[in-house]
Amino acid sequence: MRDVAAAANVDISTVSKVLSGGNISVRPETRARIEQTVEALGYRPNASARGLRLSRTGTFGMLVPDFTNPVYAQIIRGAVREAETRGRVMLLAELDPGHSPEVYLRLVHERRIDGLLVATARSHSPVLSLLDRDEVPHVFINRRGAARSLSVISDDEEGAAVGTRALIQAGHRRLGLLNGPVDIDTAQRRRAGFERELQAASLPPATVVSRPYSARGGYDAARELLAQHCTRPTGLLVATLTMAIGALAAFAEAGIDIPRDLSVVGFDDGDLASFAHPPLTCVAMPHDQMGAMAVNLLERVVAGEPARSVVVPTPPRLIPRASVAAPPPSRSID
Amino acid sequence: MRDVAAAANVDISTVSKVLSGGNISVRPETRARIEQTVEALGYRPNASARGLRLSRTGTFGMLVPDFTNPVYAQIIRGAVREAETRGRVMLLAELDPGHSPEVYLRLVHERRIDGLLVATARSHSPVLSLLDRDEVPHVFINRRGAARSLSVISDDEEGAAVGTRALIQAGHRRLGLLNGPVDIDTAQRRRAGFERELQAASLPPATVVSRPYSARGGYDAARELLAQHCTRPTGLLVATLTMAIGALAAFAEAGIDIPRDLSVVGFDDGDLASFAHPPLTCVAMPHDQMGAMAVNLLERVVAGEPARSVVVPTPPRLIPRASVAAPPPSRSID
DNA sequence: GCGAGGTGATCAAACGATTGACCTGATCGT
DNA sequence: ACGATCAGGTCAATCGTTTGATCACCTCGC
Repeated sequence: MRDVAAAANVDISTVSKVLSGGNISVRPETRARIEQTVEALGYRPNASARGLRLSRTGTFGMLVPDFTNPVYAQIIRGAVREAETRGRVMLLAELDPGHSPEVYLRLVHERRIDGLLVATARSHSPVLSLLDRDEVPHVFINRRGAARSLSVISDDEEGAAVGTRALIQAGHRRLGLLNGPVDIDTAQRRRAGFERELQAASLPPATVVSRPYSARGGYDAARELLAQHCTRPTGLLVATLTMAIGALAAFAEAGIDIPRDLSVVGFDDGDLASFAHPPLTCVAMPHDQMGAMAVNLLERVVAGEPARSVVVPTPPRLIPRASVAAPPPSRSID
Repeated sequence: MRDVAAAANVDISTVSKVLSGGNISVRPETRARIEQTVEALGYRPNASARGLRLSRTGTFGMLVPDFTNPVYAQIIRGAVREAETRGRVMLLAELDPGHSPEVYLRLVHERRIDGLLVATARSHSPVLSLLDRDEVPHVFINRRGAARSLSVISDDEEGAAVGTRALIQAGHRRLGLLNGPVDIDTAQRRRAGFERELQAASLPPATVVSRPYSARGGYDAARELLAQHCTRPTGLLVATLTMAIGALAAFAEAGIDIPRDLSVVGFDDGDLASFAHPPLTCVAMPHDQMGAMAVNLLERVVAGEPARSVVVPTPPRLIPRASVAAPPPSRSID
C-alpha cells in the first residue's frame, strides 16, 4: 500500500480510505489517480494485516464429517460458491466424532475465521459443547442444533413424504424404509415424513431398518430386510442415494427384480441415480442451495443482524425413473 | 498474550519466546509457570498477528475443479489430513477453466496462503500463467506442470497397464479403452499405459473413445463404442470409476451382459465399484496418498528445501471382482 | 478583514506477535 | 577484588492496515 501511496503521491491513509470506505471526502481526481495506481500495480490489501486491525478475516470455516459423501460434496459446493460471491474464502476440515477437536481450536481460538458452518451430523459430537462455550458465530447445516443455535435444513420430512406418496400412488400398500442411524437428525426427520404419509393413507406401521448412511449400510439394510421372514414390503423408500446403490446391489444379488418384484425410491438425486441399475426414482433435495443459504445466514449472524433458522424453501422434487412400478399382482406372501 | 504475561508475571516477549522458540535461555521454573498459565487460560496465538509479523499464515490453498468428483474428494481428504497433522489449515476453492481467477487473486495476492495445491486438470487453465508470473510456491496434483513446476502424480500409466494386463491374461485379444478428454494429463498417461501393454502382447491397435470424465461421458462413450460396427472389443478398460458406472448403464440398456459378453476393468476403486452391477474389477489408485504427498512436497518448497516431482510409490493394485471373465468362445463378428 | 465552517488531505496510534538489542545481576578467572 | 562473561530477562521496533484526531487551505458572510 505504501508503494501505491508513493506512486499516486498521497498518504497511505488516503489510499486506505479510498479502498475501504468509499464515501469519505476525497477529490474525484485523487480518487481516480489512486484507483488507477492500484489497478496498475495489481495491489491487494494484505489479509493478515486487515485481519489484525479489524478482527475480521474474511474467512468462514466449515466442518464436514466426510468429504467423499456426495451429499456433503454438494453442500460444500453451494457454500463455497456463495462464500466466494460474498468476497470470502472457505477453510474446510473433516471432523467426525472420532477426531480430536484440534482443528476446531486452530480455526476458532487462533481467530482464523469469522464464523463456522457445522455440518457434522451426529448429535453427540464433542465440538458441540465447545461451540457454545466459545460463543463463535455458527450455523448448523442439515441438522438442528440446540435451542440457541441457528440451522439451515432442507425439508427432509416433506422429502420422505413425497417419496412415500409416490409409492402409495403406484399402488403399494406394504412399504418399508431403509433409514440412517437413529441419532442422525435427517434420519429422524425422514422417518417422521414416511410415517406421516403412512398414517395419512391409513396404512399399517411399516418395516424400518436402520444402518449407516453408506453403500455398505444400504447393502446390509437390504439384506436384513430380506432376512425378515414376515410379509415383505413391495415398495421401499431408501434414505440416501449411497444407501440405495448398496441396496440395489443386494437385491440384484438376491435375484429380486426392480421394479417388478419391488419398487424403490431413493433420495438425493444425481448422476449416480440416473445411471444406476435400474435408473433410480429419487427425491431430489436442494443440497447446494442449503450450503449457500447457510453462508447467507452466517453472514447475517456475524453482521449482528437478526437471524432465524430456516428450512430451504425449494420443495423436494420427485424425479421419476425406472425403479418404481405397480406392485406385483400376486401378493408375495399370504 | 498480554494476559498470559501478566498472570505469569513476565514480559510478553518472554511468553512469545517460550511458545515459539523453545531453545532460548529461560529458567525451567519460569518456563513451567508460563506453560501452565497458557494452558489454564487456553491461550492460542492470534493467526493474523503471526501472519503479519512472520509473513507466514500456516495455511495452504487448494484448487480443485469439482468437489463432487469422488476422485478429487479422495485427494482432498488426503491433503487436508496431512495438512492438519502438520499444524496447518486448508483453504479450498473450486476452480475450473470457466471460472474467473478471482478466487486465485484472493488467495495469493491477499497473501492468505503460504502455498498452493493445484489439482485443476485442464492444460489451458488461466491460473497457469498467473502461477509462474506470481512465483507462488505451488505443487500440481495428478497433473504434470511446466518444466519448472513440481507435481505429484500417481502412476497412471502403470495403472492402465495393470488393468490392460488383467484383460489380456483373462484371454482377451480385442481390447478397447474408454478414455477421458485428450487434453487431460491423466488421460494421456492412461492411454500410454494401455497401448504399451497392447504392444508388449503384440496385439493390434485398439479402439479408443474419448469423452468427459463423468458418468454421462462413460455412458456416451459406451454407446459410441456400440455404434461402431467394426469388430467390437471383448475386453474394455474404462479410465475412471464414474465413467465406468455410466458405461455399465449403457451396456445394461443394450442388453449386453457383463462379463459374459464383455469384460470391463475400471479405475479408482471405492464403495461404488463394489456395489456396481456387476461388481466392478478395478485398478485402485492411491488418491489420498497423492494428496498427502503433495502437502509434504509443498511444505518442502515453502521451507526452501530441495524438492523434486514425485510419483506416488504405492503401485496401482488390481481389485478383482465380477466384471472380468474369459472372452465369449464365438467371436462376436467375423 | 476576519472568524466560522467545510473540504481534502495527513498524522499517529493502535491491532497482537516476534526478535534483535539491550540491561542486570551473578559467576568466574586471574 | 575487578573486569569479562553469561544466563535470564525486558525494551522497543516492526509487520501492513485502519481510523479518529488534526491540520492546511479555501470560501463565505458580515
